[in-house]
Amino acid sequence: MSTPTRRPRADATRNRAALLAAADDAFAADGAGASLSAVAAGAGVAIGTLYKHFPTRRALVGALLAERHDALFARAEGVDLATWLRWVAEHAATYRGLAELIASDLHAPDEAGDRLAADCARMAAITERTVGAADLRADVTVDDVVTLMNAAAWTREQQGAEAADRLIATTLRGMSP
Amino acid sequence: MSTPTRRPRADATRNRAALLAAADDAFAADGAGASLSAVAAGAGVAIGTLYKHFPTRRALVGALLAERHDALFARAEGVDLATWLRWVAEHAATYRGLAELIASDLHAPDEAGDRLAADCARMAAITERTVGAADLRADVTVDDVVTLMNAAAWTREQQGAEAADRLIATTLRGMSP
DNA sequence: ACCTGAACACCGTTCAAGT
DNA sequence: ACCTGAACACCGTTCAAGT
Repeated sequence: MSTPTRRPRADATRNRAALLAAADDAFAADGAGASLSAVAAGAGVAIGTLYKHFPTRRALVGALLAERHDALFARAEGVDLATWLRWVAEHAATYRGLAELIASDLHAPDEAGDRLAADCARMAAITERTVGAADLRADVTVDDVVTLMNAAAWTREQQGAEAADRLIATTLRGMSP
Repeated sequence: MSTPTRRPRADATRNRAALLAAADDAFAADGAGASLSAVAAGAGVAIGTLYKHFPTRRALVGALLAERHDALFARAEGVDLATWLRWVAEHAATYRGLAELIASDLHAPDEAGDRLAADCARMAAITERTVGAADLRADVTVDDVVTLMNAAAWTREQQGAEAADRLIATTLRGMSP
């Protein structure tokens, strides 16, 4: 029943790579809401080609974050909660608007089953595991920690790393027994 | 040297009121980034009239919030820090995107000297006064509390009142001596 | 199998012309 | 003194036509 995976045409491979590179530049400069026309132009490709490769902005962002997420999750093994929260906040600063995107997916997981949704599910699982290994007050829920993680990521975006780190440290103190 | 204030023409007064009403509807429904064309249409007025009355989106938002801010600041007298933070978070939920607007102004005050900037300055002053009256650890700064206030406002927008209230309560516990 | 770019529907902002 | 709406420059998204 499954369609055999065929080798993509050489120009398709090249265009996809050029689109990702141009999108990374544009998102880094203007945030995750940057102009897609500009991305296509930057990649030297027609706008229709961008939509062929990435039907939605979300798909493009998800593809760009895939490697970063793999790297982030790979080094999360055995790390303590404070460090994990700082890393996620730092990660969310990759593109302006990313904190909101991740927060909304963590809060209401996307049913579409795309790459970004899968990554957010992995992020939620790691957070839950890390919370389990931490020593916290009995009335603190995993949701409370996810809320702090999202808030710290947004604070990192708006006000920088120091403000985010201080929020994490102070709130975790309030969560300790 | 000062220009005498003249009575505005009757149609101007009416149009201004219609624009504010239409903008409140649009911003409540679609957030503070809602279409200004739609606002003008909703007010039964040409787009140029909107720009005449409110040269920037910020001016329109500032005019809409003026009354709300007056009410909020009026009842802030003598209130404790936890309550003040909950009120600001609740207020920021008026329009989607408002938390970010206020946070950026508190962090980097607008020099333009418009109504919104003045209101944010008042908000900062009340926060400082309320922090002064609270019993907090010596290493907690006013900036830390402003960070929490902004984060709670954004959390209120994204995840609702319960998540925001729990973040405030937990973080304040971490700030207490 | 993939790419192009015109087409459509929108939006923000300005400004000459009206009354 | 104020209002109108055309004009301009942009953007997202689709889809027929090409190779």
